[in-house]
Amino acid sequence: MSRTAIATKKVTIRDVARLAEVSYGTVSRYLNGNEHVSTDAARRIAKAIEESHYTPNKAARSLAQQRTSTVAFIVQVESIATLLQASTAAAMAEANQTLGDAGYQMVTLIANSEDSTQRIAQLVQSDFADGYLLFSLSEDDSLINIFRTAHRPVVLSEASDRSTAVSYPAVDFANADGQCSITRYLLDQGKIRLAYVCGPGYSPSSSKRLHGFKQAMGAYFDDSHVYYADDWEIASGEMAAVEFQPMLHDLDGIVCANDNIAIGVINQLRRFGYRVPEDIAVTGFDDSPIATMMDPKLTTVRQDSWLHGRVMSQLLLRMLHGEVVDHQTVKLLPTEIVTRQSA
Amino acid sequence: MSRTAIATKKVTIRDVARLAEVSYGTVSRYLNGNEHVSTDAARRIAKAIEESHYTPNKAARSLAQQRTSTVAFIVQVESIATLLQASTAAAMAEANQTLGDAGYQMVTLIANSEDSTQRIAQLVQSDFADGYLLFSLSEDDSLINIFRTAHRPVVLSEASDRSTAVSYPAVDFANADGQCSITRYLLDQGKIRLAYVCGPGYSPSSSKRLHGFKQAMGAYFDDSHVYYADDWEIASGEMAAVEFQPMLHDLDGIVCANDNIAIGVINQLRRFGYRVPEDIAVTGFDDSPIATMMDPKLTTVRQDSWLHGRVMSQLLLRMLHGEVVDHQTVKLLPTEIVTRQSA
DNA sequence: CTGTTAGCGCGTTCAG
DNA sequence: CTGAACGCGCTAACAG
Repeated sequence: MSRTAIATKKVTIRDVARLAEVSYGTVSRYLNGNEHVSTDAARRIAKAIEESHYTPNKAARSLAQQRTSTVAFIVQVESIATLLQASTAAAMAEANQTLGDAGYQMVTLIANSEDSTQRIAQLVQSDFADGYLLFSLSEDDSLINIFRTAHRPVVLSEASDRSTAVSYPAVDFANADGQCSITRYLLDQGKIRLAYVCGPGYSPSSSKRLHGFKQAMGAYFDDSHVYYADDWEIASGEMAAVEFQPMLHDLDGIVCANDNIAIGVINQLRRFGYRVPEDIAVTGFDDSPIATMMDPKLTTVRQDSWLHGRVMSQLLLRMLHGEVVDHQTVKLLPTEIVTRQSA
Repeated sequence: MSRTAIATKKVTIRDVARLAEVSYGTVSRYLNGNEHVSTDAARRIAKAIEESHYTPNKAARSLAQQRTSTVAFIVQVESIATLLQASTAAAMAEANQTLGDAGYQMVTLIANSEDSTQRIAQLVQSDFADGYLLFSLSEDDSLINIFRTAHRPVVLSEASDRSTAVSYPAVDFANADGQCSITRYLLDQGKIRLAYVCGPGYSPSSSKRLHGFKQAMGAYFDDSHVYYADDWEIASGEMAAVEFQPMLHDLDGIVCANDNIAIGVINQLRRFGYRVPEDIAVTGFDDSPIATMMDPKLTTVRQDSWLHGRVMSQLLLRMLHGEVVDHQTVKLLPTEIVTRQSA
């Protein structure tokens, strides 16, 4: 006559029904918030659930209901370094929060190889999640195509400039605007002899930021003053500064594609004996944590990664609620110049 | 008479069977590597699968088979800042790789609130995954308890010093050893007047590292030379240095619980006019990316987070393969002193 | 308002 | 070696 039955085996909806002395159809209705359940039955069911420690089985439910109450956050990384970026983690955390508040469980998948892409494709095709956030920092298209057959909403983290066959709504930062603004900030100070360090070719943001720089420079733009880096790392910034060495003495500033690169540039500039910002001003992009850890602190373009994750989730939620959203939709998030010491 | 049927609706195992002209039981056997399928049937089935773009449905399969071929990587964070740590991301990436190679899809869940813990508990109780990696940097027990009823293997990222009711195999770093070694490194240089900045109380690593310091100091240990920080951040290091100010002039070194704190200490020390390491040596712990970005570069204790993720996964895989592992098992990963400039 | 029943897609006997 | 039938746990449509 033990009061609290020890959960020896899986307790199913049928056990609850038996305990509450109703049919299990009724229990199902109760569980799904159906109106047609007498308050009396409801009370007994609630009690039975409590006593039996019942938890509905996800797999069975999603099989019958064709929805899973989870959304997948798929991060596609060119190199694992991307995964380590604070911006990725921030967007991930905020998306998790936003979706969680709406009753969805977020699961994160990492696509960093042919194999993992394959596995993920399989999951997607069996409707593993109700919706997808594709957080990608690469131009690789292989992942985006796996959603064609799954008729589930998808939101991208980046506006692709190329017109691919398939496309989904996207939330991105105003990369070009940001780089354009900070360049103008330099120009307005009379620093007009500028060089640019561009990010890796595989990244759309790279070209957008370069575009912003070009726009601000107008006719003064000179491609020989652009260094094209292979990645987003500090070492690339150092290499850029080395490359620029011959022309350094008549340069007012160097605009960089991101903070890491800017740090590398500054490090190398100092080794060459230049002072920052007195001799040469340097700007970054991202406002990553290290921007304030450096000396001088970085003047940079701030983008709110938390906001990125939140807006992507909100858009996806609206789509999950049935709202139809044009696949060409692109939401551009504002950027902001943060003036510190390096420029 | 179209060759390649357009995947209009969900294609099930039945469709494949029809195409291959066998019963769907046979297809199921083929799919699960059962011997008893004639090579002729196998060939026809393979062809049918190819043509129909068939993908087995995860939910249905896991419902019938009671396994999901996925493992969950649950990261429990006291504050979101933890999630931003490079070490977490590294372990995550490597676990994803290791599990992926073994045919398991890793999904990451973030537990950062009462709600999210609740949702995750529900998933776990419906056998959402075949196994669990609990990556936790907090002492909160609420999560660890949700695995009691789920009879699935679990591996922890940290050895708890407290003897809780439930426990699982764990993989952790030799925190005490590491801190002990680097302290001895200072002592051996004749720097014997040392202070210590301890990490936050909620973290087990905190106390273990402090323990290592105590061990190295032996009788010379003096609790008044210990500052107890509230978190792992730079600001805490700065506060510690302020706290230590009165005794700074007769201190040879400050051993810190992690790199961030060490950086804060160094920053503040400089403001006070002390040179590092000439006047006071400072050591960190983690060998995080910023350790080499600072000037002076940090002398610190290196721990291989990739290895952490890999070993945790390997242990879990063995358990998934049926090997029984004592719940008290603790695998300690080696740490290593990295000598740079700050000490 | 409630019990009954037919699937959801697939694994697994169990005969044949 | 293969086909048929049942069950996994739950939802939803349909009678009552």
